[in-house]
Amino acid sequence: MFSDKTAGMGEAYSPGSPRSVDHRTQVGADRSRRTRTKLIRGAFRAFASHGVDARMIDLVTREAGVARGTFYNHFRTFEEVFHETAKAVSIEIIRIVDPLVRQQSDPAARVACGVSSVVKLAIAYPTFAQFVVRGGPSAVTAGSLASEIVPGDIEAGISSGRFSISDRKLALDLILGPVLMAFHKVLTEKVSSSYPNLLAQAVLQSLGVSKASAQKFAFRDFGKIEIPSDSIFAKASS
Amino acid sequence: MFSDKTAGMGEAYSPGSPRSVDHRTQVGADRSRRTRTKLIRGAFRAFASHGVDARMIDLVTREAGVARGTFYNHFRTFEEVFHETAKAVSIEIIRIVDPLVRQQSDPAARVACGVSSVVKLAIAYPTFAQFVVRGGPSAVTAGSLASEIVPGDIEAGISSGRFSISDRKLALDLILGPVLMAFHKVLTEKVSSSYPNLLAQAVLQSLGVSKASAQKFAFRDFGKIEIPSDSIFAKASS
Amino acid sequence: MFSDKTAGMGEAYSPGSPRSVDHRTQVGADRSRRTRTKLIRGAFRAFASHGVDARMIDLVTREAGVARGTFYNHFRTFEEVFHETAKAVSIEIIRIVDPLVRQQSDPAARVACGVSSVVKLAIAYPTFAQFVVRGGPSAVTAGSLASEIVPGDIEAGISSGRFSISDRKLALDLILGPVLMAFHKVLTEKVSSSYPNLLAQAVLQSLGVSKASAQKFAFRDFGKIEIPSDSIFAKASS
Amino acid sequence: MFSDKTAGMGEAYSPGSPRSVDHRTQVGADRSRRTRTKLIRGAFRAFASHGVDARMIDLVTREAGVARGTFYNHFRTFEEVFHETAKAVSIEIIRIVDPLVRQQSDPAARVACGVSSVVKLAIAYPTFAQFVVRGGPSAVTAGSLASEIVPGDIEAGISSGRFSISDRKLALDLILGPVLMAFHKVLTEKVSSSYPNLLAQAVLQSLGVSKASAQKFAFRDFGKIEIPSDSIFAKASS
DNA sequence: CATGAATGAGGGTTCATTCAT
DNA sequence: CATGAATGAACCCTCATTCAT
Repeated sequence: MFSDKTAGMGEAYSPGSPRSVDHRTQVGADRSRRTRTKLIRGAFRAFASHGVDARMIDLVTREAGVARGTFYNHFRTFEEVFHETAKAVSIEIIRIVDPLVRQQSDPAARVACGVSSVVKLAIAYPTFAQFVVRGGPSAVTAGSLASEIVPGDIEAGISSGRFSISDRKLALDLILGPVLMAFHKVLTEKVSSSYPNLLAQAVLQSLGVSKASAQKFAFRDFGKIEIPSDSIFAKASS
Repeated sequence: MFSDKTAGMGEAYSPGSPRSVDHRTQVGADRSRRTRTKLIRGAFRAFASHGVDARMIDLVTREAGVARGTFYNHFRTFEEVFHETAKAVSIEIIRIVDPLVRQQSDPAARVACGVSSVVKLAIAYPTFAQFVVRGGPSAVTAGSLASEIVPGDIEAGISSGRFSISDRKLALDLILGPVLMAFHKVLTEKVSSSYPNLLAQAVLQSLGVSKASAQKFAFRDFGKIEIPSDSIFAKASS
Repeated sequence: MFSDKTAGMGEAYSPGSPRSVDHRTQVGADRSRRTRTKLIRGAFRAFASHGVDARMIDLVTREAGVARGTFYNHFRTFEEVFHETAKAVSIEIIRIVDPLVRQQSDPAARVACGVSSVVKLAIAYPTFAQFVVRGGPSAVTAGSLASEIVPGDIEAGISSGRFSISDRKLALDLILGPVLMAFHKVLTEKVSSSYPNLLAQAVLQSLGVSKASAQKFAFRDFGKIEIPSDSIFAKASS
Repeated sequence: MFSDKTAGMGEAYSPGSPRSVDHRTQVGADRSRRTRTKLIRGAFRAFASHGVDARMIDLVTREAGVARGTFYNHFRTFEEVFHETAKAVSIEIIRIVDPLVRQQSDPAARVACGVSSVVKLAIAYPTFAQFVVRGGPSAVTAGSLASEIVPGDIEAGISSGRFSISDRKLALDLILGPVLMAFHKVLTEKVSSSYPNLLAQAVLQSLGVSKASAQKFAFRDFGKIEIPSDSIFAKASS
């Protein structure tokens, strides 16, 4: 119990049920995993709609549709489920956006694709935007997205001379900062359809890409975002 | 009661006490105003150290050094004191940074000066940075700084052709987003002395200023920031 | 707060209100002390009727007739109020029994008087007996009664040769053990009027007093027990 | 189900399985009885270490090493398992102490042997002492020890003129009270090797045996206590 | 029967709010 | 107005109990 049983929200991996455990145990474990998933989905919706508050376990279980005590069969504290949820969100973003990003080879194109796609995602799924805005910088910086994927593209862009900036961490802030504010914006007012691309262009420029190149990269056709039906972003499914 | 009696934290202006009230009334009003100021300072410190939480009145009054019931003589709700405090912080920033900004006439220089100064302020006063980071986008967008001063410079920069961006609101996000992330960064790690200027440069570039010009503007000597001793940012004084 | 403000249950002592504190503070402190007394009385009744359980704060406040939150203005934990209550009970016993005991000079007479009086008290106030039985040895050994008064008489009895036993601690057990069982008995069945004296006689014999002497000491007329009307043992008075 | 299947902890007797049931049923019944024994042993350890609390079933099953739900296959309530356990403890004491007591014919010697042996047992097995102290008078008075065996010796002592006391119930309290306090004492401090005998002597004196006789009886050599390896008092064996 | 995940009643605890002084 | 003790709603958390397997 309390071990890390979750990988993303889609339950995509099959745990290869060991033949040695009896059927009862297997069934119990399956049920437990499904309940855990419910809880994380509930936490996602609770955070998105109420922000991070010290008193949320009640809300989480209500959103998840499970009994209050059940929470403690899976998590010890509020921070624990918050962290798990932020990780799950990060994994989910990658699951959705990565197929598009990996079609681009130029670091500038990859960053532009990532930035514009994620903003489009926020427009399509306000709950996602709310989660990030309410969670604050912590929600953005948790997970491998901000710690591995984006830094990788920054590194490639600087090495290849595509970006003229030299401070890697500053570069990360120049990407995440505008995206966070964009999320805030899409929640409070309607934005034009070119907004995600204009934002991506500006981000590239801040990294030292020339206006003309930035525009070219930012307005490429990156393809359509596909959201799996089992996604955490999809409306509640008990 | 509950009228807007606060303007900044310095108690610099005297509100023109009516001659008709007697001395006792005058003394009472003075005491009330001082208590109110204590409360806002307490709120500032409470927010900075504990984040925005739904349950903070106890903490605010403790930080302010007044009794719990006193809170309700000045504010009705938590949101009220939060809003007042955010406004006071905004006014305070202007009081400190504006003397430097108004020495610059070029919109790019003004933006660069504002951005770099405010980041320097966050470095010097982590409590200030914490307040903004914990308060989130709301803390940044409250007050006349984000609603009047910066938009004014953006407008001037676009009109004069200094900025090539055309979306005014996007421009605001491109300034505030990186600043917010910068605040987060200065709280978690040490930054180089040129960090505020590099950030300002990147911001100008995102607005469409060329690399060379952006660098020139961002690395001007804007003069030294002076923090009044009665500032809300200064260490607690009951 | 949480300082030791209680001395017995009768509020007998006057704290000599300092002239330096203002009236408001004085009134507040008075009210606080009265509430604290209510809580200890409530705790006494709660222990007596339900035994020591891990979940009693609710019961204590209900018995005390105060709000649940009020408990935490006076005590931090259940153990704290239990200990205070046991101390208060010990003080109360001394307040009631000591006037009779101090009329006896012979150690054997003093022990006999104490034992028989305390059993009579338990017969008259079953709530008191219940408190002790439910609290177990801890309830008996807390307070100065078991740690100072009785040991003093044991010492005197051994020194003077009245008792032939030499192990002081064993002697204490030989007194407290039968008394504890007697409390248990008076709660479950009717006892004869000579029961307290017969018990006292047997206790003296166990300490090494001869049958004849023991009987003489145990059946002396020790006078009538007087219970103050403000006693914690008296029925609930809000 | 819920019938009284337990007699002592040693599983010494076989309940005469009906010949008509097939082997599978027999195996099932065996397993059930073993589980029940595990539960009572678990209850014993749980009570000893945590005292009698209203919320202990979790602890009992954990100590027993069985699943939580299993409890309800054997007992309905907490009181039920507590009573069963107290009875089992009583039976166990008799099983251990009786072989020594029955070697004595004089009632005074029998009482002295029982008292000193049981205190020696408490010294050797603190878990046993804890169980009794935590269980309080109820733990002492449950079982046939306090209701049959000891009263039988009291009766014999009074009839034969060995004891001068005439109140049978008082006599029982004079035996059990000191024993209970002695259990409390051996848990909190080290006692001398003659302590059990001194206690027994004092008890005899309280019953009206003269000092000289009491000493003679209490310091007889009663032989060595033998604890069966399958005893509930022995260290946990799953 | 044994198992253990889920349940939810019930008691613990905090803290915004009131109010007598 | 300032004070701070009292209040009680609302949430946290545990743990006896159920039940599908």
